[in-house]
Amino acid sequence: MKISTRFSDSIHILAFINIYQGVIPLTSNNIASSIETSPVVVRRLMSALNKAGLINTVHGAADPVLAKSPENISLYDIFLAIEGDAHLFTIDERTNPQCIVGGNIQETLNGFYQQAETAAKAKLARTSLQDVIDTIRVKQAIKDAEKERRN
Amino acid sequence: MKISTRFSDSIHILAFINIYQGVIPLTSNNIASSIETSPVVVRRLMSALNKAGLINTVHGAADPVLAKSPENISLYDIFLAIEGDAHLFTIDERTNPQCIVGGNIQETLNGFYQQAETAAKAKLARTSLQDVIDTIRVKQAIKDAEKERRN
DNA sequence: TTAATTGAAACTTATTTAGTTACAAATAAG
DNA sequence: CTTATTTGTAACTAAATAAGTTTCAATTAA
Repeated sequence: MKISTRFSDSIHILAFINIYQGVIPLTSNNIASSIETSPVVVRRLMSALNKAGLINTVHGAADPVLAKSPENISLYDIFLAIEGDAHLFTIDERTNPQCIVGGNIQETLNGFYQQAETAAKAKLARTSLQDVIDTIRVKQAIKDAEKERRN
Repeated sequence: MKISTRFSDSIHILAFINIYQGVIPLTSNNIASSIETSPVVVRRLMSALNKAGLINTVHGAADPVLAKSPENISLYDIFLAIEGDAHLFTIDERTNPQCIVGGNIQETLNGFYQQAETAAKAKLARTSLQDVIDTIRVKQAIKDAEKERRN
């Protein structure tokens, strides 16, 4: 199983809430316009983010808010909220237990995969939503300066 | 996108070739029995492993051989052979370029995802097929000892 | 009271992955 | 040389997963 765009869309939602709060109404419709998906998809993801305690939403009302400061929300927190205990690598569960290889490969690969996965997740854990927002703003500032230069 | 069982099945094939060479004929049929899949799936994967220079196969003849010693085949070599430049995380390619978030999130996430992915791949690069084979043999030895003890 | 919005279920569609069928091309054995 | 075995590959089918849609009850806000 590959990690779906749900993860990247969720980070998008959280960054959007932070950057556009007070600027435009934070309805699922407005957020969906930025992701170019449907409002239902956005609400589905926000429901998971809400349950995980990353945002606070109110049934019937727009304008969700981040439940913590962006410095204290890591990409791994978001990953957990959306993908739960999903794995980056998949192990074939149906191998012949009679065979030396088939009978031991699952446990064996599980160990090595776990290590690789943990390395990746540790990186995610060390990256905050604030890092993402900062990078977005810097990239936008560069674009704005470019545009200005051309005038 | 999640990484499919193709990767784990490929490691399985290589370990099987090493452990069973000279013991039983290494036909796609025999290998498939250990993985509990079809011979065609095995041949498909072996074709990719052959093209990547990890094994040497002969059209019409059984008994493929490892092209390098297991110490010199890393899990990342196998990953590259089978998955190529596949990514562990997927970025939503269709976001609104007019929006500060939508217009910069792809590049931004690409950077952070790249870091996490590299951490995982580095772990795979530091794990060899020999490590896998050794672990399989140790696990089997433990099982054998358990069985002996019960007699 | 009405309009706008969320939350959630059920469904459809699209994409990806796994497995199958079929067969030409090569090898191996008698 | 002939036959059986095997690989390599293409084309197809089936299954699993992901993305998107439709619908509507429940809630809030004006």
